[in-house]
Amino acid sequence: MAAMPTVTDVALAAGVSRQTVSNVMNSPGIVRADTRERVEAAIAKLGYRPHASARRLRTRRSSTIGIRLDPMIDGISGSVLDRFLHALTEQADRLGLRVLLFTATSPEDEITQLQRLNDGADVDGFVLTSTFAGDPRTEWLIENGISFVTFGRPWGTNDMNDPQHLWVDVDGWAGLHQATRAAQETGARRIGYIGWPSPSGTGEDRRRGWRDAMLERGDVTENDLAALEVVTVDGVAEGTAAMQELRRSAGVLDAVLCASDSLALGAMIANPDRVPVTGYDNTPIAAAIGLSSVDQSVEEVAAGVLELLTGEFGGHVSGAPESDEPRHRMVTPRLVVREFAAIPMDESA
Amino acid sequence: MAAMPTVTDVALAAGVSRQTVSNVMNSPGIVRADTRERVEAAIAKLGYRPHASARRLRTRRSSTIGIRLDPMIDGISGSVLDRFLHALTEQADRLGLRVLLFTATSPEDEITQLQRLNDGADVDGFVLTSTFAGDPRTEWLIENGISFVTFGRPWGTNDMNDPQHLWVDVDGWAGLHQATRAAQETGARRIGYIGWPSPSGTGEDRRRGWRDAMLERGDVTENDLAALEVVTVDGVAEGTAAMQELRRSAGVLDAVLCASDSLALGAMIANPDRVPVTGYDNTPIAAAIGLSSVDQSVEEVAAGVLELLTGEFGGHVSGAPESDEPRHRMVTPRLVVREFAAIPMDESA
DNA sequence: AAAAAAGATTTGATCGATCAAATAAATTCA
DNA sequence: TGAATTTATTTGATCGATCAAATCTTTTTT
Repeated sequence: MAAMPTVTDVALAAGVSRQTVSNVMNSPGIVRADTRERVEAAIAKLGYRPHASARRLRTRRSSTIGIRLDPMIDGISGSVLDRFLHALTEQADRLGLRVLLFTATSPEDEITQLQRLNDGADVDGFVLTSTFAGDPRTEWLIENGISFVTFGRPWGTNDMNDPQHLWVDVDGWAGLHQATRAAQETGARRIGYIGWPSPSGTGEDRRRGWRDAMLERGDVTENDLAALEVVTVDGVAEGTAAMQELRRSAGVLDAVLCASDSLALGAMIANPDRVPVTGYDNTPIAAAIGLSSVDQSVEEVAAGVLELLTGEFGGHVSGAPESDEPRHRMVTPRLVVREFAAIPMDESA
Repeated sequence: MAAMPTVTDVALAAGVSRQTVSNVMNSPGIVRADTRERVEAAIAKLGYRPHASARRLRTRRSSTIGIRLDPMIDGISGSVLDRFLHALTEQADRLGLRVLLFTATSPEDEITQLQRLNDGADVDGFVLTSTFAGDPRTEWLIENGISFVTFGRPWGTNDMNDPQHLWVDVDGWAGLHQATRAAQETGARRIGYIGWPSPSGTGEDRRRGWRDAMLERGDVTENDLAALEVVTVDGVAEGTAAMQELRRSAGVLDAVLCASDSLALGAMIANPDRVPVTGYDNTPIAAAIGLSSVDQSVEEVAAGVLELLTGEFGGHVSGAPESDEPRHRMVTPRLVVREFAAIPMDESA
């Protein structure tokens, strides 16, 4: 409550000028050692903290990144974004960055919010989640020259290497490839897959991981694969229905892989033969139910996002864009294998 | 990208002074109508947005509230806090407030963060979640005269009415009382309860809701109640174990109420007789599984929190604390009844 | 040892907005 | 109508920090 001391107070106490105090905080290297110590002592004694807004006004940098808090459709898979948000906040903090939230009701509304935060100099850049093909947000941000990184690769017409679009993503192909391999190693041959309908880039990516691993091993033909696959939108009830359909179409099943934990949980419900089910996202539900699942390392994703983002606005704005360093990061997920199902369920439907 | 216009630019364009532009934005009432329109036109034409940091520096107000992002222990019940965070961000936005996140590893660490954000004038106040008895954070905040509101009542020695501690909470007693009543109305008489161990204020509150409703109706005696109750820490596996114990100790059961959806999910797993189970928090899991659950209206909580918080720092700081208006809000939860269990499970353990 | 170069510190201006007090304009009153 | 009010608008100072350039020190070079 006592009025916070300012640089001037510190300067007075240390017998130096304002600027020297500022230098001690921002470029300690150029201050002589003994002077620096004296200033640091004064800072500690007075309990000085730089006034964030004053600094931002002068430096024209907010040291804040904006991120939209998604409405959390599902609540199961949604938890990945929560974990990501947590990891991001934590790591941003270590870099002296703050995380500012906002919400929006539609992509158009979101653009309005992006503009508001950017124009008000509230943020230096944005982190976008849940990207989709033809995403108007990224387009707008690029047009306006605003820094951003997406969690999720650009799914449009091969703009994966657009140098203006920085992104971090998890290699869903590798995740399902690995999960399929792991199942094969336990002796499974007929491995089913419950995935998402085609327009979803993420879904297609995961699906190919399964397909490729299946074909590589050569136990099944292209034709067999069709019967081993069911496509449905995400959800627990949908997973149950898909599992029932899969059991009809596939006959014998040695294992089932799902594009999400929601689907996997649903599949478990219609699983009287106790076929091993593997989910995706390693949500708390998977842990609680004892489901194997593919874990997206949100920490790695967060680290990548921050690296790219700070490189963008922290880096020297002018000059060559150091074109040799990669403009994206692909994180390899990790299969978490769990003892199968402490939860036998049998079905009536 | 083009340099943002400032008040001066707008003033020039509208043929007025800086201050008039400022007045149009902050106290439009004192500006003559025709002048105001002229200024507004200029603002629109230039696309002017006030520079947030400059304003904050001058007004000594950040219009930002800080909230700690919890590590999400469980992921199931954790989603309540996520929903709350979402509601808070959305409603704060409407009031022109921003939500800034931070993380902390312990209450002590959290105090450090609180201080950092407060001293740097990053925030005007805080929202605390997950309060507990003897919480050092609230104590520290009060000592330092920093505005805050907690989601969760103070659980310590009856400081519920401490005028310095503003809080909003959900009436767990009412929630379980209502859930018990609802079960009784379907004809259930022997209604079990799986709750949390005693030091938890929240747990005790919910438990009493069940007990009181049971005793009020008079179907059971105090003694019967002991056999109808199991206490355990939160978790899915714990819920399963508790349900097994409950079935042993209680014999016939007409319904089971749980202190959380995690416990309820666990209980469902050891529920061959398909006894109706009711959870608490109305998480997506409850919806997915078809579990009745007590819903904490996070929107109402968020509204209450913001009302109290803005009343605190938006209100005229000096003067009498308008002692007649209540310093807290108690939100009544709502029972969401679901068709019981599309999910029959049987158990082997 | 004097001149040149490098290093450390200080001074004045500035970022963009609002506050407080001063001035100008419109209104009311005698 | 002219003075007294009330209402609108403007001017100068300020919030707390950093930038850019100027001054003062120290070190290096010849």
